[in-house]
Amino acid sequence: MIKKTDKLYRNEERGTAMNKRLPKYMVLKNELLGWIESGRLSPGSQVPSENEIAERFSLSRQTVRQAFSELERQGLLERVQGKGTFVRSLNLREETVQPKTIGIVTTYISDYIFPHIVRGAEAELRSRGYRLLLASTDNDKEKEMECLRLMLSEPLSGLIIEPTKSAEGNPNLPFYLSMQSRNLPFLMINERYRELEVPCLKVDDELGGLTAVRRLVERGHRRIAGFFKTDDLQGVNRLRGFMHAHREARMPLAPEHVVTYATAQKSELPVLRARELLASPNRPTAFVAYNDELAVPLINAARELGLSVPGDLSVVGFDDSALALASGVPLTTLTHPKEEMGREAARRLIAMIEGGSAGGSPPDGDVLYVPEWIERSSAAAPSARE
Amino acid sequence: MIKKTDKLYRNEERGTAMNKRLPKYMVLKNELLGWIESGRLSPGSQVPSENEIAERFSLSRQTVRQAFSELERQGLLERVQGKGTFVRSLNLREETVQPKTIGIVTTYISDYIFPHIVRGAEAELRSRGYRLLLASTDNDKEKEMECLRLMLSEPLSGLIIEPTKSAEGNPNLPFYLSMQSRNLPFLMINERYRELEVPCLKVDDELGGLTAVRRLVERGHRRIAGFFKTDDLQGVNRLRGFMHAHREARMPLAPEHVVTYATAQKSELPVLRARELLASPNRPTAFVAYNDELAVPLINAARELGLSVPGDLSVVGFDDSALALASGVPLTTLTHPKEEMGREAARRLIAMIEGGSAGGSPPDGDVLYVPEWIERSSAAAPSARE
DNA sequence: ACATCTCATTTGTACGTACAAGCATACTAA
DNA sequence: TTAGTATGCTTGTACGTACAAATGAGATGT
Repeated sequence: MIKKTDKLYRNEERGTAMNKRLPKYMVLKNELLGWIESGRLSPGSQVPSENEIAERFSLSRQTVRQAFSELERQGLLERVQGKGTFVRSLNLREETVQPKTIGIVTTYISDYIFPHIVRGAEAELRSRGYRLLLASTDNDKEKEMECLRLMLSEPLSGLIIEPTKSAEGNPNLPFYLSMQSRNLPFLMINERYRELEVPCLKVDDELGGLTAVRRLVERGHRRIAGFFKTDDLQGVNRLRGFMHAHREARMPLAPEHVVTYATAQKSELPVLRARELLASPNRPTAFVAYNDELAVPLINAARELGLSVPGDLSVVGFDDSALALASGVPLTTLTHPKEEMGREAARRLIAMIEGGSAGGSPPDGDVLYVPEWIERSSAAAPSARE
Repeated sequence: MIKKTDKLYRNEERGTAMNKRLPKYMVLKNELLGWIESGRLSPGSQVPSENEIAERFSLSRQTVRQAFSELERQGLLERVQGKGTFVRSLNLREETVQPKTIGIVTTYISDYIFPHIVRGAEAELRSRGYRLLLASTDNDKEKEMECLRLMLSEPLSGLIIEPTKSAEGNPNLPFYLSMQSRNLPFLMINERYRELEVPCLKVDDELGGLTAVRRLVERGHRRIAGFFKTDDLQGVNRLRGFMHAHREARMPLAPEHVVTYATAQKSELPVLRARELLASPNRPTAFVAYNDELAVPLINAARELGLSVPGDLSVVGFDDSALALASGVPLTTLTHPKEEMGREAARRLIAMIEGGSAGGSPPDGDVLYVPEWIERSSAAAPSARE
């Protein structure tokens, strides 16, 4: 495709005297510029390697490097170690700087599984040369708005968002719509606002609730109580699976065996209800807890009442968190991908950013993780006397 | 005027192996940046010639040229053939906007107490209108450099840093020095690199070690074993307090009762040693653990050997983490301010930024938190038969 | 089938040499 | 005196070598 004889030489022959004799690297620069402008090298395509150019033009590699690096500085080329040199696409050339910063908004930074999600995303982003902006909403929709406003106050490449109280409405919809119309890529983790069509990475919570009950039923449990937080969709879905499994097993489900609560009540109400249930004549033989964070106090409550876990009561948690192993009774629980989810969210967001298709080229780009049962010591068959 | 011995050299001598990550021309760039921003090279003045720099730093002229040309590209230098290289005047490179973004670099994002520190800082920063950039080093000095480089790739108002393996050397010193000379405010939390004079917020770890032993002695313990991580200064200081308390109480300290380990060994070695100690004829009646994270497996190890906690063995942790309550035996431990430390770090950094006195107007701006004893259930008097 | 390893290719770093070209100063010759 | 020259500095251009580090593809082992 590319001719062997080149203008480079004609130039030298011709202009020696009058033309001040352009330096070779300058001549090469002009030559390459011509290639790009003429379309001989299209945007995004790979430029012949330094060695190849050097040989073809009978230059040393250092001279070629000088030409390349000036073109890189001007934003026309992009060099990647180990891969090669590429013509930067036109639209990228117009922006002076690419922000290379992405934001994550989660409900809680410090607690439970969220640090692990952030960690996974951070590692992936750092390795790809992106910086991570972090903000937390404390599960408060007003703060969510604050966070979004602050994040968007400076240029940003993309956003990863964990919705706040996803089961309720979404007062910050205008923000998200404006992001969509601005072609700012973003995606959601754990859950999505129903009003928005954006890619989402989540655990199949309904399947999780289903699995928890199925496994307990297999072990012989017939009276199972469930404790679910219902102001986010994760809890709602786990509860849905919990009930589904009861229907499936044709087991009656007493209304008092379903305990729902809101985030604000999480430290009091479920434990209170648990005590009542455990003191009742026909007490449940197993608890399904919304997550490990709740499973631990439920276990402690049971033990305070003189019941042994799992001897007298089986308890199943969710999320396979650090608490599962730290707890007195190692928790039987269902997995949450945590770090992997963070990593994958980062990967997909970067693909959206760099692929240019901000809207979401994968139309159904959701990822649904299957929660896996982790057998530890907090669940067993109900004791004989039950 | 300019000294013959140079930081560049000190650095090379010290960190030959680990410092190889930072290319020489980058080191030189940072060095020159320092010269310029510190006023050692005033605007308009002539920079030593390429050959002179090359000789002084024992570099080849080509390498010096690489550094110079990058600085020229950034608009800091101006080169004139035949005359020399000059520092461009300040007004040509004034900063346009105040970034209002600060960075935090910690060892681990996801584990243990670090999320709480980040959380505290995030809350404070958000309320003051700052954005938070987060990066983690995984306790790896090379990643620390990566993080710093990435963070500094765009304008930043300030940095909060938790040192990586603070007990060992600091190969990234050039970065920190260049930050200081560029008047970029930063401070350290938990520990400080000995080589740097920067404000630092930390817990009085020595006092913590001292207190732990004192309280155990008050309860009648005479044989106390301590487990400390010694690749960061926190562990070293806690150990120091541990030994100090023994001297103070005129209690002999058997060498095998001091177990030290590195981060890489944390999941195996201490528990192994604990089992040995507990199986020995004259076993200790109390353990002081480097932190709660270690206290939990120590307790579990004891219980696996049929010992009750605190009946047969008292265990004291550090940091009052979430694990302290989740554990089977609620941990007696010493506090770590966590969120408060994060908040205060953010407050002080903002004061440094907005007060303009980047160097640190509070000459001795350190904050030393006193760890407080939290009485729970893992420590008691030794049993009578001991 | 899947992870792991090896290997060739690419750019990055670092050193070396040599000479050209621009600039300032000192010196020389008309 | 004055113009021109010589000299010695500077940066610029150009070539060369060598090895390091990242990447991706093909081979290999389990």
